Amino acid sequence: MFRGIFHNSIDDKGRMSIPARFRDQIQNNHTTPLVLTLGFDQCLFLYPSDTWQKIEEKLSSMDSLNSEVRQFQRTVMKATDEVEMDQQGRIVISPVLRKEAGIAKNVVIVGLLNRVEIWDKQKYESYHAQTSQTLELMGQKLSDKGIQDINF
Amino acid sequence: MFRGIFHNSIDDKGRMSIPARFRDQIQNNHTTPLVLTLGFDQCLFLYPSDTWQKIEEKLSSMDSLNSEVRQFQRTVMKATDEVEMDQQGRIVISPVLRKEAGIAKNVVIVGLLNRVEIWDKQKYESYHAQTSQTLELMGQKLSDKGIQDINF
DNA sequence: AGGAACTTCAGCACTTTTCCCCACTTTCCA
DNA sequence: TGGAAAGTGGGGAAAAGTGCTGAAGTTCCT
Repeated sequence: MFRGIFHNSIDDKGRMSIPARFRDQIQNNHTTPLVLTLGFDQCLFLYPSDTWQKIEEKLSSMDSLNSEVRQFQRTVMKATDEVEMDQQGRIVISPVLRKEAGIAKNVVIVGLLNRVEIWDKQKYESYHAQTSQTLELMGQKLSDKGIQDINF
Repeated sequence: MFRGIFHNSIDDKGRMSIPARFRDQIQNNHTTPLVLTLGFDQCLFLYPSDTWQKIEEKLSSMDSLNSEVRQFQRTVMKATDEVEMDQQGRIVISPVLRKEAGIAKNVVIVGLLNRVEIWDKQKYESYHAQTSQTLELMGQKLSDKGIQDINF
């Protein structure tokens, strides 16, 4: 599982350093190449390829006679890219993905369970500003909806 | 289980000594690295990674197509960090976490069952000042609400 | 078709931050 | 009261991150 938050930047050539901790983790516990895809809420999801493969399998198993499923599949795969780390541990983020995610120069990189999320710094801040509720309150809402609670 | 209360301080580099008793306990009964996260009531929760892993598994199993679930996951992981003890038994608390928990220099470290809590000294004192009821009264309240009692 | 210029990519090197080790002070216990 | 262990502070080395330079491939123009 990926944990922690990092503030990095993207150079003129669209390259971004993967935080060293994630780098090691990927090399020790996962397979390369990495898969970069446009995720929810206008940020990028970065997966090791073995993790991504499971998601693709699920995508494949969805009912493709359903037009909403087809649309979902196409929209996901449209914005999915394979990336390799260079010797300095950097990846290139394509102009398309950068644009889709509104990424300028400064990014926030967050370890989020089985994936790494890459956010434009400003977008990240406004996301969390909008959703600034206490953890207690969020937990309560989920609990009210019948979503299983978590005991800390 | 962690027990006891300690008063330590944080140096200019954001380092804090783990009380020796907890240190030994972690090394004997648990796995490193440690996981530090913003908990309830503005204090930090410190878990051995094996304990934390169970929480992460629950988080992972939630439905990530639901935007409120994503928000909850992100809010938890946003303020979650992996930390290693140095040879002196200290951990580094990141500026982000220090800010979120309002930690200045003096901290109170409390063993709380399966976790260790780290409080800013002032916050700790005002928390207990506000909630200064007798134990008998608290127990009565819980009992009245139908929350299972504890037999001492 | 050859050459030049531009674009693209990768490696190198510098700077900043982080980590690690050593030494000092304080507290606790015998 | 002395010794040991715990906690604190600072300095140096290593690594992480980022900008820069150089090489290679491609395209366009003559």
